[in-house]
Amino acid sequence: MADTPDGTTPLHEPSLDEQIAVYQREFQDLDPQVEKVVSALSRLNRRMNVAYGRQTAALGISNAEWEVLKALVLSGAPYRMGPSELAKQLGLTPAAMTHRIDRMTAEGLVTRERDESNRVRVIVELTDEGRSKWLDAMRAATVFEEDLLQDLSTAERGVLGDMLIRVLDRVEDLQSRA
Amino acid sequence: MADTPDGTTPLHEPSLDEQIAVYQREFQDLDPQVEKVVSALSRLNRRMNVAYGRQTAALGISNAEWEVLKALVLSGAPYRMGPSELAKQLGLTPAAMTHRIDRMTAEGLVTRERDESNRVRVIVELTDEGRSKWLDAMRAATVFEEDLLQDLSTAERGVLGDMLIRVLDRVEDLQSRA
DNA sequence: CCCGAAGACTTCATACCTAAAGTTCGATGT
DNA sequence: ACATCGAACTTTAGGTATGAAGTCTTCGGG
Repeated sequence: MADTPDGTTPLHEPSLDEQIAVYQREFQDLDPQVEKVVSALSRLNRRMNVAYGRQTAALGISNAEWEVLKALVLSGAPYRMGPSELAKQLGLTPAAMTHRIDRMTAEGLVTRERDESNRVRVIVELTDEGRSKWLDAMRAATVFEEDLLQDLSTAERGVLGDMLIRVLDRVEDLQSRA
Repeated sequence: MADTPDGTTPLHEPSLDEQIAVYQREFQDLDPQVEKVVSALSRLNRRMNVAYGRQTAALGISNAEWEVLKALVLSGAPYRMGPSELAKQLGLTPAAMTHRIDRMTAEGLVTRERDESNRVRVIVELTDEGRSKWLDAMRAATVFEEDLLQDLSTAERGVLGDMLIRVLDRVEDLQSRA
């Protein structure tokens, strides 16, 4: 039998407040307010990935493949990119991209061909079926995402988005220095 | 040579606003406000994982091992748990836990022994070295986390934390129904 | 008392990723 | 022209995850 990561089992964790209380006991210099934000972010992301995983699985693709479809659509028509650029955007090695493209080509989601004007380059292009899968996934995702934020007012959603972007800018800044 | 995921390469992505503009063009029914929140969350988490990965690598452990250390510390003294419970908290299969514990035992971070009062059970216990690694990782993490939120005032941090917890509660609720 | 079922882990086969070495094509300098 | 360097991808080796089957222990009903 399958065990946990099919998303069936409820991910039993201590409550967030409880977790922070224990950390404070075990580690003196802890700002509980910071920890609350960071832990909530981390848990939230895990839950969201589980949710997306269920949705993409229902469409017969994996989250990994969905990431590729998203990147290709984001590049705009005619939905073509090189493996290296895809790898860079997804944070993978080129080797991993090679294998992912193998699989997605076999499934008919993308095509791979050599660039005739520069035969070192390879061009990955979204197929109609790939684009259609992207649309299906997008429809499911937006329904879930709207549901996710249901308890926040429009004003609150705006505030949340703005704060998250400030934090995101901060971490991008930190990492470009390093 | 190593390529991307050592965290060296800058993860070239389109700007968030640009990304949302393209999605709106390609997919009519998109609430840009919701998408902004969700996309920021997703990017933020990837960046944070890269940052944690660098810190744990500098300590000679992996993020995966750090997760185990955290769960054990959270269980409180004497820092013992069974493999299944660890697997449930971390969202892994028991099979994966078995192998992780193998490695961590070999590295001296935990010990594994059979429970003598119920010989089906196994007890994983944090070693002094494991606890010390946890402390080191915690010190590095809190510095980074404080830095991450530096552009937010104390009041803003509180608001952000509260909103994230409301969203987290929502997604936990959604998943417990499913 | 013993048998069968359930529970807790482990083992096995397979999938996908990273790191590093290999291949092929294009650009550069003389 | 030609050799060399560098870029873009692929291949190979090895690690860690999943899913399913296997092992060992405990528990409850004939």
